[in-house]
Amino acid sequence: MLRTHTCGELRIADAGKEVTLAGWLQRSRDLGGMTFIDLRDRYGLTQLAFNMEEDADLCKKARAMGREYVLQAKGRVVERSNKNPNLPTGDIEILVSEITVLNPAATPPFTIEENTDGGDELRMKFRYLDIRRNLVRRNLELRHQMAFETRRFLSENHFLEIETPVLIKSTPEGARDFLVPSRVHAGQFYALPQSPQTFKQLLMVGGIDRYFQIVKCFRDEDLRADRQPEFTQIDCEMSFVTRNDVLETFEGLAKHLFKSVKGINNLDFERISYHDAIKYYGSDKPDTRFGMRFVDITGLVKGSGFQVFDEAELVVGIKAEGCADYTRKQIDELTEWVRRPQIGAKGLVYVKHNTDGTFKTSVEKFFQEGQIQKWIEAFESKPGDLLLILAGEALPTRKALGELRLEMGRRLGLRNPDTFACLWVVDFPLLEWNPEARRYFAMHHPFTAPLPDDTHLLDSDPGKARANAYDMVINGVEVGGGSIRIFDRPLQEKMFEVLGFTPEEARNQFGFLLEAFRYGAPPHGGIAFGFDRLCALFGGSDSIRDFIAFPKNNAARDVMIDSPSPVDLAQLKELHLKLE
RNA sequence: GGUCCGGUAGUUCAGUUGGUUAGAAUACAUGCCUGUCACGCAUGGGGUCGCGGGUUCGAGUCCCGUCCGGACCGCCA
Repeated sequence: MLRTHTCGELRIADAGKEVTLAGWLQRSRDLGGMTFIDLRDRYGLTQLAFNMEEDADLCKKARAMGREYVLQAKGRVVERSNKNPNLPTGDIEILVSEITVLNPAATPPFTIEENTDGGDELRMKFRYLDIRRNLVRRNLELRHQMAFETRRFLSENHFLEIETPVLIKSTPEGARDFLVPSRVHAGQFYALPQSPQTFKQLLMVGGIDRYFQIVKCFRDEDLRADRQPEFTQIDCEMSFVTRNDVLETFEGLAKHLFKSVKGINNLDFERISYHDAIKYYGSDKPDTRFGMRFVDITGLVKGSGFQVFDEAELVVGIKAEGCADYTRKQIDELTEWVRRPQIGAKGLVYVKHNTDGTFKTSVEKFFQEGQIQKWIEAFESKPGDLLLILAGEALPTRKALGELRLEMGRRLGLRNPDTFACLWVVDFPLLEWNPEARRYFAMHHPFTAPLPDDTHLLDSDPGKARANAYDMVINGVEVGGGSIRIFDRPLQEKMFEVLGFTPEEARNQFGFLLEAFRYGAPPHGGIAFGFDRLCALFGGSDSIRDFIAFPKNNAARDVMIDSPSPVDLAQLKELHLKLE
């Protein structure tokens, strides 16, 4: 071994030991008569000391070394005369007797510090240097621990981790596929999996009972801070279970992770229907770290002559506690905020419930004080509160108010990354009508079973059917989703029919699954967690990029290895491809 | 496909109404300094102001186009 200890482990009790350390030169301080070097590895920093009086040649040698040189130092552990309480190893230093440059280093383009001077682009281009920083390394350590504890929990609960193929078959539903041309079969393509969905269902038919896999998935769609074209799922499936069994099992996984990784106990998982989530929060993934639930005042505002309210399908608002002192300028700014195209509200009505009990509202021309008093009661508003009200078509208005609610929560500091509010959203609609394609699309995927009570609706009114599906939502982040699956062939065929597949198309795309269902498929259901998002959530970050060792940028490029990139014509020819 | 923000020293940024030789911090180099730990002090080098075109006596600054980066909408079962 090139080292006897790491740079993070030596303490005062080790004083007197002869040790050999290896690592990177974090920083050196030349004081003339003395030189100090901070040596860094994964585990910490240890100070190396050199003294001109004791060994001038060695001291001069140490002085010549630059940042990020890879060094090996031999010497004796000694107690420091000036201790550094900010460093775990701050009580000791190494009185160096021999220093070796294992590899010199060019000056890095940004500093390898907690608060680096490097911008995102540079950090990505030199990601291997970025990974040397504590911040990124800690995130990768967290990710490892999350994966480890996930495997431990699921293994202890008799789940088997089984790998499924990466070169599979393109399917028309869902996200755009990444395609891989076949060399052997001209004009044919594999697709990379968007998820191992059908394979895990086939494992259930194979009697595997409980399966999981921490697995890369691929979707060729545009990126976001929390979306990468290749991402990792904790993919799970169970046989002989009802929805409640699945929810309890994976609530258990989430609780295990919170306990083992974050030391957090006693989290409750509320269950809320999709209908209520939209009704009270304007979102199918509500952030329930704070209240500010919607109050519907449609019934209180009609017939006053205020055209916006009179014509609106829905008039709904939120109460921002203690915000009655918002200035005209602040209200105007909020109004502009909700009118941005991304939010799309036409305007914003406010009621200031002043601390002296009086009201100030933007619609006072149209409403008597007694009427406003009724709104105040509906909102259970107290003096000092501010009511923010939107009106219009029901769903877009709720969604816009949902965005405003999140923004107000953020402004009021109610979205603390160290607190966690967990819930299940259940009873999603099974289908969504797409006006352009003039057909239904599966809201979740075409293998999701309808709720038993709603199965008959597939014949009479498919759009009304609710799915036996569920999402786990934590702090407004959809961390996982799944469903009880269809496991009998007639129902699956009916589902494909409702989705507009001809029997032939269904056979071509999913014949293998329909065939498998003939041979005794067990009732089953499962869930998949977005592992990158879960890690980011645990790490208190909105962006998943720093929880992935080598992420892609906004434009789906890897700027470090410069991919994607062109290939030789010979390669294309082998794959029977021609570029336009 | 669309909206918004940004691109100036190795790096992070400032640069006023279009006007003299484009600045700061940090990094880097050199020298001094025996207890530093963001060491300190002094000196120095370092610029295709993303790229192309236009307006102007004059453009880092204004206009058009384009490339690159970031956030978002659409999209993501």
